[in-house]
Amino acid sequence: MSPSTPLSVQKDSIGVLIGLVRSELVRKMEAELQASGVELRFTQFLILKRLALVGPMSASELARSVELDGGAMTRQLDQLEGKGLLRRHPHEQDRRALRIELTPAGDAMWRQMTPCNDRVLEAAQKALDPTEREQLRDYLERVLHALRDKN
Amino acid sequence: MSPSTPLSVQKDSIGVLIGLVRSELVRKMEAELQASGVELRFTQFLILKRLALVGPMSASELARSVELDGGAMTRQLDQLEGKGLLRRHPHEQDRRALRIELTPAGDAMWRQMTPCNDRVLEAAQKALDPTEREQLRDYLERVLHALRDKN
DNA sequence: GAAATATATTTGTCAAGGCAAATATGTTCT
DNA sequence: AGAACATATTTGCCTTGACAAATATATTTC
Repeated sequence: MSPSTPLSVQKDSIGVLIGLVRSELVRKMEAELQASGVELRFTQFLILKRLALVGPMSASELARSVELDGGAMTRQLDQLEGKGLLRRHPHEQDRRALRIELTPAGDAMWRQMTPCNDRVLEAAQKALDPTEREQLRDYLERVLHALRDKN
Repeated sequence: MSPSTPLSVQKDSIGVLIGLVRSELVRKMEAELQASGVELRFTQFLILKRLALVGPMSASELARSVELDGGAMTRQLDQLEGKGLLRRHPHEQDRRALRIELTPAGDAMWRQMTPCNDRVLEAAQKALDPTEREQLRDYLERVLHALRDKN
């Protein structure tokens, strides 16, 4: 009965597309982590990754760098500290702040996770050649800057 | 003391980049909606958009098309039906299912929102020329397919 | 230097979404 | 047809994250 030309042929906007890509990335990353025996959610993975790559920083710097609310960060830190993956030290210059630091166990965990991360990123980009990967990154950066430019 | 070449010069992975772009898009879209006097969250906007563009469909089709859990969809439909923007009709062929349909008010709401949507997408892409926009979409679609391809 | 203001962390509260169980129908297999 | 299985919707439960208030400390202003 229905004609073979549904209205739904209309393409997704890049807004929708980006949402879909992101949720697939998160899903795949969490699956990889679980398959590697790592009991971490995506957000926790991001936090450890940040600490591993950038080094110790305060909780609010960390929160900003992974776009997480400060309150939510406190609770994530509770969990990760509970697992022994990081520690809260007093900040040297600022007595309000903390210095969040990976423990050796946290560092080991990061080394265990990094292949997962690489596999997912590689899988995502497997249909793109190096030039195209470069361009995709460039376009995304330009979109991000355009969105952050007020007005 | 610290050298002016911090480790953090390292670029974000495209994974991180996509997450950032998405959250900016959502933020901006919700701001636009609110500025236009539309009391809807991003998810609700997506649901109405889908119904407006594709036409009536069952709750589970709708859930799949916006990547939302079935249970969450039920509750969103409760809210949107409560606001008079859509209605649940019995499905013609399948007595388990519903046929979700925009009301005239829902359709009017969509027409009120569509300029917001256009403004945000335009703002996001304002630094890209038409060819680049085309390419960005193409790359994202290829990434999405690559991620969905099992293995 | 005291007051006003800004920032860091924590905690409470709430809304949203994922998952699992319950129920009602469909579909497939034999 | 009957059994086994798959799908649609709803509901309960739990986790996560946003927002706001509270507290402590820094920074700026006068």
